[in-house]
Amino acid sequence: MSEINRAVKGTGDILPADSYKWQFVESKMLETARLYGFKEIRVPVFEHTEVFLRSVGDTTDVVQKEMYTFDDKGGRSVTLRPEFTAGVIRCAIEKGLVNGALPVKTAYIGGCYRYEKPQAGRLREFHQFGVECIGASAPAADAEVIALARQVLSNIGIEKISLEINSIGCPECRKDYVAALKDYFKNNIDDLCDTCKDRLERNPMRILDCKSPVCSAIAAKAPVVTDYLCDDCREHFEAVKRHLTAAGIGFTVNPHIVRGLDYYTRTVFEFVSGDIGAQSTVCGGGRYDGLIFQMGGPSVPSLGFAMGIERIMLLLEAQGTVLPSVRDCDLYIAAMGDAAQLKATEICSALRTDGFKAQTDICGRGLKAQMKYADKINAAFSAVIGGSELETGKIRIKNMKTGEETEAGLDGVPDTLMSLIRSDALGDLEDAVLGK
RNA sequence: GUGGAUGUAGCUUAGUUGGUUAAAGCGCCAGUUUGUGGCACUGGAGACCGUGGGUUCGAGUCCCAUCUUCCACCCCA
Repeated sequence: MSEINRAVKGTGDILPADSYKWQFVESKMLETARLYGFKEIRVPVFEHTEVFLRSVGDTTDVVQKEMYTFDDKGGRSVTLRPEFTAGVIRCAIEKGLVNGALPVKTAYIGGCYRYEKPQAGRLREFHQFGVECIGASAPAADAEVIALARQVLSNIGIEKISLEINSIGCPECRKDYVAALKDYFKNNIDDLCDTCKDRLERNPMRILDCKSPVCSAIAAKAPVVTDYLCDDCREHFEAVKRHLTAAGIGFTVNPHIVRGLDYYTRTVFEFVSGDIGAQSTVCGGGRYDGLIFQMGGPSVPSLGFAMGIERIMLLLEAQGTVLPSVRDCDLYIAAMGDAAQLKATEICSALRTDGFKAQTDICGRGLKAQMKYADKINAAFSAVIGGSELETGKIRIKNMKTGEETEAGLDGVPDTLMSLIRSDALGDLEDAVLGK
């Protein structure tokens, strides 16, 4: 296969046969978000590179080695978004949302770009759904955002998944904790794996997450974040847990949860599944109280989460979930001869105006081939137009499942089809048809 | 970036110790007395065997390089 006909490494296509799954999942996501008052926001695919440097953090892997950064023709350095939060916050500051009525509740869906080595659940172009809740400091906000994530997952049919939460404190108490952590690991430095030795200075909290048996044994005895929280952070975390319990949401506290982006404070959480390979985090998020100020806006506390849609798809696949399919064709009209073909075009046009899914032959095929095609696309009904139909002005509409035929006048096809669909209760009716 | 596996028609695969025109199933197209789909039968199209080198009289089969895909590390959703 020549390069021109090959998708770029780490990118994928969603084929016509599968797009209904994405449409189902994405509409459930936005629909559920609306139940909590979160409205969709759309921000650019690329931003000034500075936006990500300042928010995600210039020491993170995402910024240091994974961004698609380039100079545009005007000499500006721009970057394809590796995540959404930075762009949404930039927008909220620029458009003055942060100065209006708070909280501002936003939801988003779209592609993100990271130059990584692809593997299961990890692509260079991937899609995220997420929310940002801007201007809410109370523990109830943390619980509400987590509850929203939980409900999104269950509304698309995912129940077998676990929620893990943690608090990494505010910059004040985290300073003490990180110092204690470094001391502890320095005493064990000879036993740590090479990557963890490297992590010790750069990001010591990551060592808690290491999969090497030796490191995780050492990490098991390491100081625990929650023991170092200041009074405010501790009380906040306790209240979040109470609210989650009140909302009926099960969770486990995992003091080893660490988020990789610099802007997180206090509450962090992940929804993880063991069914989709090594990239087991389906949803990750937390609070970022300092971010807006850090990006040049007012001091407004906020929080949010993001879900990887490809990982959700993987999970649905692994669970064997069957998503509701939609009917692609209500009526297929097979035509024989030029005059009949014209009439078929006319009838299809009338049907489509009324909101029916109607198709006819556009390949110049014979009758038998047209019927085969009608079968292939799963048409609910079919009809044949030829010389005799044009003469009598009558046409027979055939139920493709039962083979049963119903006679209709050539001009009354939409009405007859409507009553056939109603009486046969075939389901999958579109709003346009039901509204008629 | 590091490691392991992989690559033959649209898809899933066969291809014997290197030896003629590279097979099959599914799918696609067309037919099986020219006005009806699903089943069956018949026929057809479709592969520069990932790419580029090398060894050889001869390479889908062996060697090297490179790319893709997959899996893990790392990192994250």
